[in-house]
Amino acid sequence: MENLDNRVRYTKMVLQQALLKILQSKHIDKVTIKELCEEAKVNRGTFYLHYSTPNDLLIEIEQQFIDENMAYFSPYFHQGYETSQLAGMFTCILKNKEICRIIMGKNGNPRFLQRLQEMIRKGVVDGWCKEFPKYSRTDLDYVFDFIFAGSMRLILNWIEDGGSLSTAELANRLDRLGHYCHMAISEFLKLK
Amino acid sequence: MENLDNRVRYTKMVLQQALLKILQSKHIDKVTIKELCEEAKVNRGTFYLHYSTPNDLLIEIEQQFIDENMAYFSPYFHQGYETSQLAGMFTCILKNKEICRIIMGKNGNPRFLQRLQEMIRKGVVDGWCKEFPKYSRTDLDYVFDFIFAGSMRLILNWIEDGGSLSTAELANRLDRLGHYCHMAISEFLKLK
DNA sequence: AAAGAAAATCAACACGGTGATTAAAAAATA
DNA sequence: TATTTTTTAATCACCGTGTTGATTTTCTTT
Repeated sequence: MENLDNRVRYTKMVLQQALLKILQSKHIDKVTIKELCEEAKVNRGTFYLHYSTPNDLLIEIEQQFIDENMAYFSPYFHQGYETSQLAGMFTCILKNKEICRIIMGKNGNPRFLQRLQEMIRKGVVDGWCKEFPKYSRTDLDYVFDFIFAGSMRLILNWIEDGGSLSTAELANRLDRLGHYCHMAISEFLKLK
Repeated sequence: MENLDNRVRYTKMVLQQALLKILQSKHIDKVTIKELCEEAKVNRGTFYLHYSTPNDLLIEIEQQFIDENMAYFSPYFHQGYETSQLAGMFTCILKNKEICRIIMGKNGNPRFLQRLQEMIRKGVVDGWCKEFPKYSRTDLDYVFDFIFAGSMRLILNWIEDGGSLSTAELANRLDRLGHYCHMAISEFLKLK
């Protein structure tokens, strides 16, 4: 993106902005190339020079979001309780609330959340493996899926609410839920 | 549906079957009316006599599923621990694995899961309200969202896996997860 | 069984988004 | 300034859409 012609950089920029604007009110699968180019004031032929579908453009936006926030997803970003990568991701989402509402919300593509989940999974489950050496990775993956889905649901509720709860209070709730779920999961695993 | 002309009943039936077949390999938003009618061997004009989009047809399928399984979602279907409606829904999904894979899975419309969630919520949260009278319904709704999303994630993983885990084992895990989450939630709420 | 009503079929139509192809204009680069 | 790259504007055939009116098939009523 850096070493591109200014014209190309401009085209990609306005197309990205146009898509984000349209996605505020319409699902990605309903966006036409025509309306996208009209919104961006770019010739329709130009779109095809860089992408083939609106989804391609969305994937580029998602990738840039990951690149720009990679630090939050790295295993040792934040020293906290066992799910520190989860905490890092939460922080990142809270700091990028607007764009996250669009690319993670109901008008975005679930592919992005799945990708985030897999990025976070490894570090978290590695930690649990050491903590609960008696249990298989498969079992711990189940637990991770459960906590990740539950947490993301709360975050998305909050994001789509418009954020009536304060950021601090949401973070606090997630932290406590994660902590107590971890306790519960310990019990869950002991039973086996 | 019962008191309809045989011709209408037949048309709706083959269209439903055709859609379910197509949804095994394609997202609902990508299904065209043309291919749907070709699959069902029904004239395209006939489709418009009953529906206006493939989504309308899917909504009808979802509604019939709800109607046929209403018993599982009623508050006192099954006497178990506090989340008996959740258990009822799990049972229902396990018994209708194939159609659930389609209408709840990645090719279906999330609207259906949201609807199920709201059907289940009231009974469950009512119970919790009695058990934890100190806490607001808003707080308990948060907890419900968390557990529902986590549980559904596990169920859908299992459904889309093809079911490597046995039904009994999945039910057992969900039951234990629900039980221990409930314990954890008690702790979570005490903290406040 | 006959008549009337309702439903499905069929062909035809205009419309709009798609994806690709041109040649000309505009902008970046050497 | 000359050359290369990108964008534009205009055009094309293609396909799914949604609707229409005439016709045939099926169901219901008498």
